[in-house]
Amino acid sequence: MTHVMIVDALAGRVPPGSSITLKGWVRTRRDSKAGLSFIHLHDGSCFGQMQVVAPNTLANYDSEILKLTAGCSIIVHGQLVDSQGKGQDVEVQASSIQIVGWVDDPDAYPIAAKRHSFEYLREVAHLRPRTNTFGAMARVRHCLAQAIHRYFHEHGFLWIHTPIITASDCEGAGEMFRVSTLDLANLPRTSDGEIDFSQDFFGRPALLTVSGQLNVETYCLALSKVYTFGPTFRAENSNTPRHLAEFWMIEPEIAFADLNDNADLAEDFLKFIFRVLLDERPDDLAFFAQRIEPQCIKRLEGFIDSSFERIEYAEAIDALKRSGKSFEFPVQWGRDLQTEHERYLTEEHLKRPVVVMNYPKQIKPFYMRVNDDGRTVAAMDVLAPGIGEIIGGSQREERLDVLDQRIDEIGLNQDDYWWYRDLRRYGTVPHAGFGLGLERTIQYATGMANIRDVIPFARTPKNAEF
RNA sequence: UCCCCGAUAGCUCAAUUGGUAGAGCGAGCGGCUGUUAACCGCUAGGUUGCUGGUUCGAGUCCAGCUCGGGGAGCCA
Repeated sequence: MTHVMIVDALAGRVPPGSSITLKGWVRTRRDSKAGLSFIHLHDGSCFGQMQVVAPNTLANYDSEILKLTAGCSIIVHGQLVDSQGKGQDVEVQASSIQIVGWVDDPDAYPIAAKRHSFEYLREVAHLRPRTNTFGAMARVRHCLAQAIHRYFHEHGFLWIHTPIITASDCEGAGEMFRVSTLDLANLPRTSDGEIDFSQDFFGRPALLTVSGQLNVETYCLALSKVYTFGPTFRAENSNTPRHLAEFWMIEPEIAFADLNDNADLAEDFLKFIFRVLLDERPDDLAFFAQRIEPQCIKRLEGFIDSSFERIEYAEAIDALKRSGKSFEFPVQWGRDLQTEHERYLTEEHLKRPVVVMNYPKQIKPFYMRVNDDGRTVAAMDVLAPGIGEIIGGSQREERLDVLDQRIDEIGLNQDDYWWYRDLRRYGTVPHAGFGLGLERTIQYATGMANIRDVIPFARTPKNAEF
């Protein structure tokens, strides 16, 4: 008897009549007076479950089988047969069932065989992977992560492992977490009363990265096509369904490329990973369509079949002004788009993902390339219905004199960016890249409303229990 | 961080104008059934988030706190 995963048994990759071993966790048990019990078994290999038929002739039927409850772990030996009942094609006629782990106090088992609210499940994050939703989420997340690596690998990109810890506190993407080994209760001080970071582990202030972009640009300007994919940290006190303090970000960077090349890449890339998801996880997507967001599969198919809507920032402003809508925040060239504006553009005006390009330079970071008009920079945001900003990117400023001017304008110190500036001194080339939030991508694909439910262990303000 | 809303049984919720708490699901026991969110009956299970206040009396009213949700800002 060989151990098979339920996915293989259900998919017909195991010949009917085979003697097999299954290992997994009980979801439900139903007893029949015909002298048998039905056990639905999950092992995480797919959305589906295997029905195990346990006859009362099993030695431990009365003593153990009848006491199985949701969550118990068991090993089943038996024969894979065509099901006599409705609801499944095959089932396993058990010849023996070994209980590996009981559930203490079934009355208080946190994952009962019933619906639970997501709010509640966040409080039992160590057990929620046993639910349909979080099993599906984990498989979708894995599938997308694999598809991302596959896309880049197949297109000649190198995965660059940019650092988690950075000494640069000027990455310009929000508040950062400090990394230190100093004794908080007894901080060393310099003569003028400041904290003496020369005594800290790195001999200088260190922080968790908010973006690998500046680092990955160095490899882009040597290896042409690169990307990062790793954890990213923001210490913002953000309490929303689309922000995490720790999230995973994908940041490709391409050399000899402009903003249009960048948008082309974003579009091709997203279509690829969603195609893979539709191909490889139809079971889980069907669940999300049935129980979470009815439109999610159609939305992905539509995404793949249609081209991105690309509009200029100035066009977006015009469209908002002509919308006739009364917005809480004013619509005016030179001001950033508010959430209500983005929602109108992507959910009402165009009703699909939209790329907004070429923003006023005063609302964007120093590293974005100044356009010929002198007023805008080559920035782009990809907005998705229901999620908002899913991608933020730009063509980078490759001209040292312009870059320096921007650093000065914004009030930053050129010396702090000495190695970044060096890239513009030695063989500079036009280049561009973007950042994609993995969790927001999963939200878009599944319809999951809260970002805390598309990552195994959410890190948010006042929450790091697990 | 700001603005709203919420916290009652293991879970999801109910409880009139303040009068000492109920249901469904889950769990246990029994019945029935190749069952499948099974069904029927019985049983157990609660210092109503915490602290204080008003009152003869607080789940209910008031204040503070903690936690959670939605919206906003920051962004991916």
